[in-house]
Amino acid sequence: MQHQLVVYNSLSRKKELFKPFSPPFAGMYVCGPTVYGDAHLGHARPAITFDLVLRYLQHLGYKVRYVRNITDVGHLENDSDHGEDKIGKKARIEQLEPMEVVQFFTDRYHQDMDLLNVKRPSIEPRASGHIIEQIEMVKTILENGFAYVVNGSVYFDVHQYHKSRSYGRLSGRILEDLIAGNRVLEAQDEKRHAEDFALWKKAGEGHIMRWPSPWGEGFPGWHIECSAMSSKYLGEVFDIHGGGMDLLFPHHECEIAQSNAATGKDAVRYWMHNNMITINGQKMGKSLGNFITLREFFEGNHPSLDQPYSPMSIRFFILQAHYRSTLDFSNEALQASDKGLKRLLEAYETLQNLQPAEKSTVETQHVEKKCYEALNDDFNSPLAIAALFDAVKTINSVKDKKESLDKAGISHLKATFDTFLIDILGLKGESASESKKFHDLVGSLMQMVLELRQNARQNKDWQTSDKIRNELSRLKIEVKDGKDGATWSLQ
RNA sequence: GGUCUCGUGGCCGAGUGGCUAGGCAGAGGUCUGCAAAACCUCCCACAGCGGUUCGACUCCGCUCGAGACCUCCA
Repeated sequence: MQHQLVVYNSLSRKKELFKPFSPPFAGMYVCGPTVYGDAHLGHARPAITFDLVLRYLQHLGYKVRYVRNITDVGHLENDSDHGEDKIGKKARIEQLEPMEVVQFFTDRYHQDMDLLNVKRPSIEPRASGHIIEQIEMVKTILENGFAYVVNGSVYFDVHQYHKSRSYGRLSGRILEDLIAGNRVLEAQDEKRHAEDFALWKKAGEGHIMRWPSPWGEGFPGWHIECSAMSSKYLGEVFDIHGGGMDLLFPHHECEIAQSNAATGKDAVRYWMHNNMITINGQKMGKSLGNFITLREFFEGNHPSLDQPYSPMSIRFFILQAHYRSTLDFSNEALQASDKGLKRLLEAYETLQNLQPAEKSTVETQHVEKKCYEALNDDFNSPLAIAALFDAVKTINSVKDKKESLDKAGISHLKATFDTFLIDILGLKGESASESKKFHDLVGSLMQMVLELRQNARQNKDWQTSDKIRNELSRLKIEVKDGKDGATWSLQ
């Protein structure tokens, strides 16, 4: 298929033509959640962003292997070398096995992502299931002379690495500046330099999650899991590595260093980073305590929320902004998305029942063209959505008999909506998940009710017709009288 | 303090050296028993100050303001 997909590469800070390492295959690795709590709105951003990337690459004909990890060990809080393990802490507080915590929140994460219509990755590896691979990689880095062992821990030697390679290319950080900006080494610190980071940590007395290693009992550092698992499943060199912008430094910078130290090559060809979601102009995050979980959004169960928001509204809200822009949350903005999406989906329904005319009075080819142009330009979903809204106007005009479309025009528009709205943007209607049988039954019943109401209206029995409409309205069913009879929809 | 990003109409958000983003909200109109929806029209924005240019919201500089990263965070 003819296309010129351009991707913004965080490493070069430029848009680059997307050329996979070995087409038609494409490998993508995205940093998944650390499962010690429910996913919040911020977690939905990378999930949906890279879901769009996955869906579009698949649409273009690539065979994508999509790896998204579950971090369940090694992610420490407060300070990368001295804090308590996040999972371990949760387990201690709740008096659970760490893996119970992991399973519980992994399941809930999957539920949330399913509701958002985010496709499951091809492989979802857990860090704790790849201890051997991580140890092997640490050994290789040690053998290559880019790490050192102290007291049963292994640290990456950033200075040694920087002599032959370049550290800081992704984040644009200069090692010398880093040194100047860093806090002073604590007296008992084992590291040679503050910039060094842990590849393997010796487990202290109270540490629950621990594995044997050549350096004694311990656990892997946070950064090594992604390097080890991505190379295991995608090879030493793969196409796309994604994640949130906040992971750019140090996490991804360290990944680059680790892979280079182990194999001598850059593992990743295109680094992609989604921007943050803000609330009152500030980043939504765990540390600031200003996050709202996805479940709270779905249920409207949070003091900052005026109402519940459906998963599709959240998805649409996120797709209405470009993934590299910050996106500011507010009830007003979310309500706007909610209504906009409704309008889009209603037009999609209308399109299914449009009657073809002999000749078209409007041209619809440009919608598809604009959608392709938008997505080819670094996945510009808001522009693609704008193009679909252009088509909404056309569809409604045809419905109102102000314009007309012939058979070919309608089927082309249908195909465009099916491709972009449903398949690529993944904005299926809420009702799509309900059983078809139930749906059909309600449809027949409604047809009957509306017929009775139509009779009443013909007899100018407004009392009866309004009663039917009001009763239905109470059942959250909205009736609209159009030129060709009434239609209904669930509110 | 260092590195970087951004500042678009009531709100959210695209984009571009000269031509309409789009959505939501608001105003008027068409339609309609009423209502809702839909459609049409309007609200013609680009932080400020300089500079480059025939022409800048778009390029450059400065000022002001906001944010991210530099410590766990998607």
